[in-house]
Amino acid sequence: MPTVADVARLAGVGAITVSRVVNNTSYVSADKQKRIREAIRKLGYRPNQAARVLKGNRAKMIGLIIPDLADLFFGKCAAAIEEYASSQGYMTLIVSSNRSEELQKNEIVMMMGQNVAGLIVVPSLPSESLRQLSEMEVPIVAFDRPLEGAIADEVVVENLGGAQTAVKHLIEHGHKRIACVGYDKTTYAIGHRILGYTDAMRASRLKPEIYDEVETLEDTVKLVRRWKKSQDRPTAIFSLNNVSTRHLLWALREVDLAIPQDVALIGFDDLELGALLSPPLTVIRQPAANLGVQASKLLFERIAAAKRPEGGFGIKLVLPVEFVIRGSCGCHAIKQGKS
Amino acid sequence: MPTVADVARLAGVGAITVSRVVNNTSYVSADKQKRIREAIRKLGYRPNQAARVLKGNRAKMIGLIIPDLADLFFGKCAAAIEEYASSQGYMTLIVSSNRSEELQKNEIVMMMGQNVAGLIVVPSLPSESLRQLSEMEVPIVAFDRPLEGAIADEVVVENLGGAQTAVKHLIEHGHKRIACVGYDKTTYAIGHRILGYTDAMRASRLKPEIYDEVETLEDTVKLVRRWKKSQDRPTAIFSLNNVSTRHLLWALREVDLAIPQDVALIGFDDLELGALLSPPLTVIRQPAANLGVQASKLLFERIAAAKRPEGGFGIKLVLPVEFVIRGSCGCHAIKQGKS
DNA sequence: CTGAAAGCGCTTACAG
DNA sequence: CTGAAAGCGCTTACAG
Repeated sequence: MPTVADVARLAGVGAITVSRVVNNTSYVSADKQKRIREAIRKLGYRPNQAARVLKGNRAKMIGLIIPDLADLFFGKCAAAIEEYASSQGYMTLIVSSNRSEELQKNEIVMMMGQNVAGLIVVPSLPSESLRQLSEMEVPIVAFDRPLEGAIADEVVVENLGGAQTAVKHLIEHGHKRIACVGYDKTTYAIGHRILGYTDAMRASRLKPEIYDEVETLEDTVKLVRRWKKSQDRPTAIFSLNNVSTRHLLWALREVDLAIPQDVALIGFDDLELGALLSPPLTVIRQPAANLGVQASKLLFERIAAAKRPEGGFGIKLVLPVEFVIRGSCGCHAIKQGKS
Repeated sequence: MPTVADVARLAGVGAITVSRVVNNTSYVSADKQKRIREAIRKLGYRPNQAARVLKGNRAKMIGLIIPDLADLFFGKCAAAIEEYASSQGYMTLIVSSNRSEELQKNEIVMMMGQNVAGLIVVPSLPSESLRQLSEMEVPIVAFDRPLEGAIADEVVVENLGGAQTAVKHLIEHGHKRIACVGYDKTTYAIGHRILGYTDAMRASRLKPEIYDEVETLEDTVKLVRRWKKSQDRPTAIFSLNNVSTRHLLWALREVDLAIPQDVALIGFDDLELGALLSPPLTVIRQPAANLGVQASKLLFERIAAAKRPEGGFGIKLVLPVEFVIRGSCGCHAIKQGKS
């Protein structure tokens, strides 16, 4: 592999001048510039990244700390982020955060050791690990959830408003008893969805019925079975996320409760085949790819500006969700468009 | 950040001895070892990765070149790979390969520039770019498809046998006219699935009907509509992948052909909600996570051995697929298990 | 079993 | 506008 010295020799200049041309750090006479570029091309010179980083520069990499790539929502986000980073000449270093706190801390340290230029993170970490992040001197963008205790930009989704919209829609269908089902209530997103639900119910003077610790399929079946046996049960469900929605679909079929005749259903977050179910699923859709793009944009603006948010505060971006009415809410799916 | 020199000073030894303890390169007396470890702990010393790489060592990173993280199949593979790498103390550098050839070449060069310790790649690249990969002196594992022209280990799925199983099953249901629908026939996996289909048809003296350029939803609707109008049409479909299956489900509903009464359907690769459709979808399921695990294992064995496959050949691993019989093939779904 | 010194390839004050 | 020299933090023959 050729080095700056090789290029300098061939071009008949000093190594420093080569560095200046490569990094565009200061003016170099047109003549030398041309000779250097030619030498670079001829030799196939590529700057050694390790050497640059050793000198204190940041690597041309961003770090992405995300719960689970096998979750389609996060997969879409990650794909968008990777693509954006790539367009800026950066690679993406990925770390899953769905592991033990001990492992997570270790991995964050490793990432710091790679001298990434910036970090996009879905904060699912306990506060201890977070502190480490805030100590890094690189820009951080939190996404899907805010990163408490750190100076970071943030892009989230309209969780509260989305939930309100869904629940109001069920109320307009005439439902009085609407259950809210899910888990992970301490999570920012879920917390806000519950808030939206509660708010919409209260506004119509209906009593909230929250089941916020229904995590496994078994839990879900148990809950639904209890409903089936009793005459006195909710006639509609607002599901707090993807996984809960899937479990509910299973459970409702298992105990033979028809959607939307016996119970109407609206889920937060779309499912891949949601439109092909019978009835097709009504959902609040999150703009996964756009979430990734916006987070990337914020991050690269900070990287370009080479500084943390001013005044100690970051930008907060709240992206709108989309209400996709199909059949499971009780509306007749007159014509099914492409999902 | 403390350096080896700091640790050496505190422990009262030479820097080289610190290095030996950190990297476990050769024996160090128990006494010094203890003092060094203590100093490391006290100082919170972390080896500077950039410096190690600059000295010619490989980074504690593997590269993953994969078509699309937003595709659930690849997302699951990536998640498994990232987890395995992490368990070995390695981070994962991800590059999407669903871009122009020019960009891809650029990204491969960048990855090489990071001195990754190994590479897991889904070869969707034109041969030109492949050559670059084979020139790298790190172990490579090709997955999902072989990497022609490079010395690499390889883990793929039983495409041919899986397709045969599916098609034979349709034949046992009494179907004489079974269409094979999809696109990307030049791809290894799809090519082999078509081979399996053709083989099974021939073995039963049935005439293959292959539609291997049906890529978009529009194409699919057009094809299915033609069938609907004609009396003379296939009574069963073998779908070559995920996307085609989704398009077929849409199209069949659109033109009002009932599954499995009008046409039976079996798809290669499962869909997330496949079991919840009406009728539930019969599929050949690929072991996505295991594919990732096996590929990782092979890679880390090579990394540990620090050499390319011997004799110029790599290991080839063919993983079995699973035939998941649900309803769309025409079988009665007596009891639906958890998908 | 242990250590001093050189060097990986780059960038950066400093001097001209 | 340009360059020589030092140094980032590590590892590695080499010598003892």
